[in-house]
Amino acid sequence: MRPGRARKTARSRMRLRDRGTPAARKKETRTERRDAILDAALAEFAAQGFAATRLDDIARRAAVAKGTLYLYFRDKESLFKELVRSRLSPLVGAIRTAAARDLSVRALVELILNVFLTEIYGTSRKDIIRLIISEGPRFPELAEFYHREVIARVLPLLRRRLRQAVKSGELRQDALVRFPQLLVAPALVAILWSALFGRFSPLDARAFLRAHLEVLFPESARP
Amino acid sequence: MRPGRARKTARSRMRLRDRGTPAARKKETRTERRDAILDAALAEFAAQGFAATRLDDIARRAAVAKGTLYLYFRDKESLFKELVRSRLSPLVGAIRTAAARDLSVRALVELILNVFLTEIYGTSRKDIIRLIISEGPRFPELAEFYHREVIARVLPLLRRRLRQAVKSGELRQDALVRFPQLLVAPALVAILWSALFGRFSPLDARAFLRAHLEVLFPESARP
Amino acid sequence: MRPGRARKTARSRMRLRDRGTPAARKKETRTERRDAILDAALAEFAAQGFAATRLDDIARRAAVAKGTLYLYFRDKESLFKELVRSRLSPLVGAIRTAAARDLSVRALVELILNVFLTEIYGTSRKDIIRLIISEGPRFPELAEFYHREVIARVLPLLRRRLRQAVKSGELRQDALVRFPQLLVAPALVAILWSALFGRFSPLDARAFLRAHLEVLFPESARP
Amino acid sequence: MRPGRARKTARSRMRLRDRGTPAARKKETRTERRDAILDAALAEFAAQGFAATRLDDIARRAAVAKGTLYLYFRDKESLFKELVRSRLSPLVGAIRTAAARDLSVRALVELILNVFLTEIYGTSRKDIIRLIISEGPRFPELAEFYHREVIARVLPLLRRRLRQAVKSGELRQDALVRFPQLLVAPALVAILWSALFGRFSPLDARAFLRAHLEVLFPESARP
DNA sequence: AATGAATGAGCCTTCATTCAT
DNA sequence: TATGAATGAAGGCTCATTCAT
Repeated sequence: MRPGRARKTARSRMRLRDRGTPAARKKETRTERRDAILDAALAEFAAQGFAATRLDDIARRAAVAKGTLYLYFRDKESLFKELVRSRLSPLVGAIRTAAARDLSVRALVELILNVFLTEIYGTSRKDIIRLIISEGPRFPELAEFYHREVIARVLPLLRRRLRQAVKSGELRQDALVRFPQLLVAPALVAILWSALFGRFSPLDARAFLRAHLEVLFPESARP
Repeated sequence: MRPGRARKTARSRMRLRDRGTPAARKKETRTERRDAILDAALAEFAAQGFAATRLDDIARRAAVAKGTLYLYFRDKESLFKELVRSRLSPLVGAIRTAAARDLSVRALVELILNVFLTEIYGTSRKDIIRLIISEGPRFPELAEFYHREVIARVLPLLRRRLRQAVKSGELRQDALVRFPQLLVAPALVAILWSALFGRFSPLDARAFLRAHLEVLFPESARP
Repeated sequence: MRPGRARKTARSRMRLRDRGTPAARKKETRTERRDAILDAALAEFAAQGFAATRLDDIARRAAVAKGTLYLYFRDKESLFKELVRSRLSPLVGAIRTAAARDLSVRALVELILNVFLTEIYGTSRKDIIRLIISEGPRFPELAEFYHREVIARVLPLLRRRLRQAVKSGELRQDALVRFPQLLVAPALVAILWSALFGRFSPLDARAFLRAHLEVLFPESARP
Repeated sequence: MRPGRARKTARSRMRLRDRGTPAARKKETRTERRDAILDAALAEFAAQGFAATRLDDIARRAAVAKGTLYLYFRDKESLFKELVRSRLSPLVGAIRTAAARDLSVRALVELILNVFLTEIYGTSRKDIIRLIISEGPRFPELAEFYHREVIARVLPLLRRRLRQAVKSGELRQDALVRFPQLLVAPALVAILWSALFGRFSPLDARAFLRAHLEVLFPESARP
């Protein structure tokens, strides 16, 4: 505590007192509010895109004043980037955990696609993915961040497992080893399809990904 | 015959003659200029997105005055939509022509992916695709247009051919019949990958799509 | 009671108290500022007309930023209309009050013309009248508003009183009953004359209206 | 004929020949076209006001190209001023002719009001008057021009005749001598009323001016 | 910390004016 | 003379950011 500031005026003394006691709670509240803002931001950015979203709307949706946003984020761009970062990080964990389990390749891919359905496609996180795709070219750091934090952590893991499977004869070809992206391409397409055409031409994502599995592992189709 | 009129007629004949060539030239120039604007618009929209693109930039890139844009397009939104429309339409033809040929399913898919590589991925049309993905949610008509003009014309064609192949035993499963989107998902991913990560993690799209083919048709891999 | 809530309540009570006075002041300031803008707008619109007035000029004259105008008025047109409306409404009251008094017709007309001189001709309200005349054709609602709020409230009042005067023999003819506009026509002309020719050919409005009275009531001229 | 120019090119030779022969006709045509432009301009200016009128609209209405306007008028402002000037000048003649006749004051005023009804109120010239009223403050030369060419030529004439009438006992008071504007005030009001309220509250201008006459000359009412 | 009124830079759009044909 | 495409300055309006309370 810096005595100079603490003693300066009655107002600041009171401020300090207010803040002093329930430090933990306060901090929690602060985190909660920050989170409310991020949630509101995600909803708005997902609906309007970065440029077309007004901070006014985010503030209104988060039920805070416009100025308050600046107490939590430096500016619009920071808000956007921190939104993507904060919502993306938990993802990797889930997938890596899934991948770490000792399963057949087919079961592993099936598990991953299920995690995708539950944790991404079925939640607002799919909007994060969409935002990265849409705004990535204008926020190269974001694209890099996504690549570093998600892609670069998941693809090698997959690749390693697939290479192993090729060696052991579990897989007959190395196409997937060279391009494990092929495994998740349909997942991305599911997100994009539902955002673009979902209104008038819905896609059953679960069935879509199951069909993808059948193509990947034809011998075991319809067990 | 009154000389006044006679002269008038002569004049207008002359005018017509005079104008004849310039008119053609003018008209050509007009189309050319319109096209130059559309090209400039594509470059800017692709780089900045719809909202962040300034008409000033488009005008400068097209080497016309800002006001000139409004001689060719009603407003920014019209410019954007007409851009997407005009650059998209020729595509369908190419793909449908490819699809009409009498080929094995594998050869057909290979042809389509090659057309994609040459006509989309290798050209600025890939930016159109990206724009539709990015801005589609804010321009539902565009998404619908894309679906109606491209998706709805290509997928059924594929589906029909695939169903036939299933019946004839050429294909063993009907997953692709139910979701022909699986055939093109990697093509989309190639576009997105190169836009997002191309700078620091290039993707060999041709090899990528060849690997996709191998996965789709494992028996005929590496002939 | 949870201290957190207690404090919260204390805080909000404090907030309310804190704000109490400033709120009132703020609100006053808000009205004042709105009025300053309207005053500035009247000056500019009167000098340049609606279309030629720039919001920049109004803002500068009101000593606010351009954007501030939009905190108080939706757009230029709204500003203009609310200006006319707000400055017009108090007028009717004055005239109707005058008209309600129990006076001879001559005294009544004299009173009205005096009210006109003091409350309109001598103030910036004459510019409102001019604006209605100038811009009315392009803002039909304004013309209707003026007719409904002013004309339709004053003329019938006059007409009734005049009809009474005809019946009682106080007036010898019913021309004014049919067209009470004749009573105020010179008042309008005084406004227009001074705006158009005042610089080089001033009109003594008081004497002008006195002369008008003499024409209306010849028998009592020069008592 | 300046040989240098004449011999320069085939085109200019032809141009000269074209122009050469029917000089008179050409000139007439030129005047006609100029007039068509002025008519179109009056219609548009009357409907939209000076600032809100686009030269495009005038050109379209006059069935000429936009650039052509600049062959006849230096710029928008010149066009407007010349419009007012050209359409105003013939007026004075009519009124002065009327005023020159040897009539009783009442008959003279009646004649003038009739001329007004026929030559102004019943024609597009009333729009000229309205334009002067509306735009005069922004075009001081126009106001001056109007004052000099119309007001200053008509009022003194009236004043002289009225003074004479006062002397001869034909008129009992000198109010009108001091303010002959009172004679024409209702005429102005008729124009403004019809422009502002005519749609929903029509004014019978003829009856209105007749009533005005009755007020001015009560003894001779309803002959 | 929180508020929201105020700011002013920035961008879309219009339109008077020019000029090549 | 006549055209109308092209120009670019100007102005209405928005919205990220600031700041007094």
